[in-house]
Amino acid sequence: MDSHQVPARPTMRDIADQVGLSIKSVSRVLNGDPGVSEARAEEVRAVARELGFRRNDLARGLRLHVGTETIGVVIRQASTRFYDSLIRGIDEVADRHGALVLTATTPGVERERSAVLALSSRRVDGLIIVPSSSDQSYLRAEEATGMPMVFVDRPAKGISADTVLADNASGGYAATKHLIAHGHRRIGVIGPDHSAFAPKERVRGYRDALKGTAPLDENLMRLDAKGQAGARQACDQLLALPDPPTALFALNNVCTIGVVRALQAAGLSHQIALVGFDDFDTADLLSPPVSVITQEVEEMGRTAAEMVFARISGEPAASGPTRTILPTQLIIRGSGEIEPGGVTGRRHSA
Amino acid sequence: MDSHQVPARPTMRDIADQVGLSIKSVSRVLNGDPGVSEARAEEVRAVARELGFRRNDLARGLRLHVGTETIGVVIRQASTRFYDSLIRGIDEVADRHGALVLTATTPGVERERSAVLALSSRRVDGLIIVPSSSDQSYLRAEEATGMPMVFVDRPAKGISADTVLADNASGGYAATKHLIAHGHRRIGVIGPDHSAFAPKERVRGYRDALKGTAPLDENLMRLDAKGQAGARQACDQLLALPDPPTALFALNNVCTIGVVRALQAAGLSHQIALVGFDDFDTADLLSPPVSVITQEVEEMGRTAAEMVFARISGEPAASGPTRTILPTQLIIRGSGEIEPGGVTGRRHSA
DNA sequence: GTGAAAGCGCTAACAA
DNA sequence: TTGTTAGCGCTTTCAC
Repeated sequence: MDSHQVPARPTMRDIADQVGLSIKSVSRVLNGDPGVSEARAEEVRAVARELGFRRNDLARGLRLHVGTETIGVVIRQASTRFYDSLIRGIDEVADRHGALVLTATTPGVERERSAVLALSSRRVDGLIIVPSSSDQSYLRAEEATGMPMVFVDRPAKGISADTVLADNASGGYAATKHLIAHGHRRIGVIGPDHSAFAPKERVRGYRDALKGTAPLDENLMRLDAKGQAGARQACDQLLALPDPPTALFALNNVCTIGVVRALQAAGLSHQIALVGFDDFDTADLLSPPVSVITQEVEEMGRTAAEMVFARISGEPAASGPTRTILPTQLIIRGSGEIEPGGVTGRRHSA
Repeated sequence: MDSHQVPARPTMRDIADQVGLSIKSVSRVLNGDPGVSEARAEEVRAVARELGFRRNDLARGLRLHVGTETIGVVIRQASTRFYDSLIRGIDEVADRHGALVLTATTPGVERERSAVLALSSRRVDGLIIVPSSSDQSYLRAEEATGMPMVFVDRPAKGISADTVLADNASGGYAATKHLIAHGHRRIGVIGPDHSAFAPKERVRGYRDALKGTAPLDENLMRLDAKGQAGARQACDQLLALPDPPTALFALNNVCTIGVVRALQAAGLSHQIALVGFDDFDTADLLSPPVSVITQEVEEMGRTAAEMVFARISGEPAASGPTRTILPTQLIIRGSGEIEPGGVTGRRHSA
């Protein structure tokens, strides 16, 4: 933005001049401090109203050495419901602390850094970051000066800070074991292209679950799906394999929806089992209803916010960074209970 | 938040002291201004790095009389996808202008005011507001001082400002006419409880469409659904009527999903026609796929942002507030084409 | 090349 | 009850 002149906003000076009082008295009135006669006080308030005065909290904070009573949240734009719930959790806690939550969403990996630094330069009191870039060493200055920071969904690289994670590996393990328990041996995995932490962990769980039960077939792993459309395409390709999977594990809800779309188009919704990671609004309304691994996203938000405020209010900086891992849960709805051959529930010859 | 001491962050003063230089020279170096010997400049940079210095943009802005290069967005927490798309549109434009977008979400109607004023006190350069409260006269000061403000989805009350709206009435009209064209005469409406502008407009379209074609039956109108669960319940009640509707119009996507849930539970998904206002991710995956009225939400975001920046860069303040209305569109998918009696496509005796 | 002084809008501390 | 002084962190103007 071309640095422009900010539109003239009235200051206490303006009010003082107009009322014929010192700026300090105006300050007193406008802050509800005592020591100004009611007559003049009323006059000040009237003029303030008339002029459209709004106290400049930035200048105030500068003088008072108080924080901005604001915490910044940086997340990547994504079509995942994840962020709604996360923000809801953060807001709830911030509200209790009387702080404002300002969220910056970044279009892609590249802008994470600039958004975070902009927030830091604007002196937010704390930061909650869902990292999308692979390196956060640009935050070393903030680390050094003790800026309260919490990372969510994936740990920071290059600095150490508080972290809140879902138990992704366990979730991946549970999803896979569940499919195995229903008789599957060839389980496809479809995940997003950017090699993020969470999907990787989920895949780790998948691999662990397979060990000793079923062979790991790299051909069944498609970790390069670009968005919903990419997931759909990846699914199509898996289904076209000479020896296709009998079950699928989708690594996030965007992928899950893409997979559902592919299965429906192929008329295989009731033939191929599916478990998705992360719940979504209409999962129970689809046919079959989609079994998912849920993570406690709102709780992740609450936890992260609590940590930030603990640090802000002087949690011994000495106490090292913490890592909180929240559990995941399997929700059985139908799609994950299809057995090889398309049978649901109990087995009988297809 | 209890106004606490902000953690000590190094200032230019600190660097100057340590290097043995004046604060002004430090400022020069850190801003890339010329006139400092390279040797000392390098020293300054080294110390800055070591100390974890980050320029205080608030103080800088105070001195420079420049804006904060930030625009504030205030929206209400809601499970509607609406906001994702809106922010995406705003971000896109803001990015082009090199501005940061900071979003404050408010839990409910009550906090709109405080969030907006906090942003204003923090000197954002402009505001985009999706109003949830019914009165914005608290923004008169901002109006008076020419703070660039744009309202989205619903006009401001109590002040006049730029506005971006969807053509809700036309959408409601189109949805209803579509159902009428498919033979329906008893069309139920299910909408959210808070008497917001957009749902009301949609109902207006509904009423208009009915005129001269079908009688308006107040018993078929349920404009009091609290969330998804409320919509589901309202739907159940409509279906239990002695003379139930043969078609339904859901006023937003939260309601739509609630209605789908009710219809599925009642086993009537393929008997009762349904058109929803506002699209959602899995609308085409449900059975039957849900016909909807779409609004160009991302475009609304882009438009609002363009307006804000136009005002910021001095669009003649004299030029009165504008109002932009974006079209809606009917997407035919199946649920809206069911005819009375449960027939799809063409008619034949039930 | 470098620095001293003044001031952005605001407020504590201390007069008057 | 009211005003003056000083200064938050920064940058401009104008000296040296």
